[in-house]
Amino acid sequence: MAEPTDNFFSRVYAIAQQIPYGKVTSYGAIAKALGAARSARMVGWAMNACHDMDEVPAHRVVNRKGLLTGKHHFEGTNLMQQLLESEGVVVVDNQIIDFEKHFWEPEIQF
DNA sequence: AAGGTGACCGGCC
DNA sequence: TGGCCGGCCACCT
Repeated sequence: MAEPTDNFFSRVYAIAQQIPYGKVTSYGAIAKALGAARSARMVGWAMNACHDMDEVPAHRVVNRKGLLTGKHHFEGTNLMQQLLESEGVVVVDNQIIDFEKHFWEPEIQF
């Protein structure tokens, strides 16, 4: 499952890899960039498999509220927060401060 | 082949 | 902001 499948996953990874340093985005934004704003859950599902992929900054992907929902899927309990803070993103109680400020909208690409 | 699952989103209170 | 509910769609068993 660690092979570059040409399904939805690769698309999500492609967007995730485009997230600039110190920036974050939401699942819905990625889904929207893929032309499927209603499939936000699929983005999360793809991230679930991102463990098999490399260069996929899933820690820069949070839900619309700026909450680190996927934190539990990372190693340890605060790895995701550590990575974000390391990039200059302030995270408190699994929540990003000034989420809108660090928010980055992926380019629309089909 | 059919059903269950999920790191979500949007609307409403 | 927070909680509840319905919808949505690809992946897995």
